[in-house]
Amino acid sequence: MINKEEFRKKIIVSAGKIFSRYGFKKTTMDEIAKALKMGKSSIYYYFESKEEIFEAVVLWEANILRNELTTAIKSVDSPTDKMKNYVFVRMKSFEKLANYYNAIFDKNLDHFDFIEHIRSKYDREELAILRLILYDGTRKKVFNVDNSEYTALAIQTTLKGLEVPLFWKKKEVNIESRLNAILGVLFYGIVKK
Amino acid sequence: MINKEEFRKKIIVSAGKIFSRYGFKKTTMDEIAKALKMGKSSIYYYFESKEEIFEAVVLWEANILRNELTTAIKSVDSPTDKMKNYVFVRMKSFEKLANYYNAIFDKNLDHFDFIEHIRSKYDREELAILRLILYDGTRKKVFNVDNSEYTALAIQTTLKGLEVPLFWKKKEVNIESRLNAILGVLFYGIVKK
DNA sequence: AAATATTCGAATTGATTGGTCGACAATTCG
DNA sequence: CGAATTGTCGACCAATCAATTCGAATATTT
Repeated sequence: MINKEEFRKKIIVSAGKIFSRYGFKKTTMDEIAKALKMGKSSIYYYFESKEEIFEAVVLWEANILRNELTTAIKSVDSPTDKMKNYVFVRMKSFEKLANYYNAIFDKNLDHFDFIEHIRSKYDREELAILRLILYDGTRKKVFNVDNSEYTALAIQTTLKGLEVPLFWKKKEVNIESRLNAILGVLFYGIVKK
Repeated sequence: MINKEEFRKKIIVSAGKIFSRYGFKKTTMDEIAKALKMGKSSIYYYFESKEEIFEAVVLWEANILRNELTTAIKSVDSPTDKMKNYVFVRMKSFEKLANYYNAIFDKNLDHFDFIEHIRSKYDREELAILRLILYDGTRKKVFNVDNSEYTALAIQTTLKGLEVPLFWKKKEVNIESRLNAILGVLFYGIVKK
């Protein structure tokens, strides 16, 4: 058989799908168990509570996002491409995540603190990444801006602004077109020539 | 103010959205009421029970589908176009409906009889429509087949076969390409030249 | 102003659900 | 082997939830 940690992962992935579909409150332990074809009590051998599963799921999803972003940056060389890739993958992933978090918070704000914590941690990481790209870009003289924290923050704020329509749930929001627009703005001022 | 029947319709539309998202069981009267910005008890002035709302919603959705199909047929003249339009709109609508019914039946098979009833009624109607198009097509000598009930049934069976992947929930199923394939098969044998 | 239509807070009642417990099966290890 | 450990699960419990009722209050019509 597989070891305990592997099994926890299985539960996280399986439960994650249900949480993302129905939200925290509407997801029952019975459902999670049934999806895994095991007794409800057995789940409690791996996790202390429903909340613990939920938190593990959120951590897990956050990690997936982190990895996607890292590989997106590593896959190209020029600072311009790195920035483009980062913005694109980030927005694509958030589109998925937004749907997920919307379901989670639907009428249930208990986990706000926890999510806020994850989010602010992610924000700090993102700022660091942006600064790295900026540093690289200014050093190679392809960006028109300085590599100050202020610039990085400005970009981050723009990105966050793009998230808002995602949380309206309406699927009619066309991410691609908005993304192209913002990329244009971003690089119009940032990229030399 | 609006009259009682109008308000029932409002409830049907609003509740329909929630039912389609969460399914019958996971949808609460509280939610339905809150979405309508009214007290839960007030809903019971318009409907006897949650089930009655649900059934009204299903009837309502079925009617929308009926209308879409009727206009799709009326919008063109030639039997070939009618057939193409019918198949296309039907599959498009079922894509939406499948998602809806999947949510409804998720772990809840109580309404199976009711839905079966609606469905079999719809099937009979569809058969009649198909026969009409076939009759028109053979009369104008654009179809290669007879206008027997057997032919209509064969087409209907093919259409039903196309529904199956819709009920797998997986969004990866590419309806368009499958649709084109089936249309080709359908018309290869049916349409003259 | 009486009758009627509509709304809703509060109560009820049965079902659901997160979590526990102890029994038991499987596996590991000495 | 046999005993400790690991893992599974059915049955149960207390708390909460959720559908429905009721009666009183407010609006509207007659």
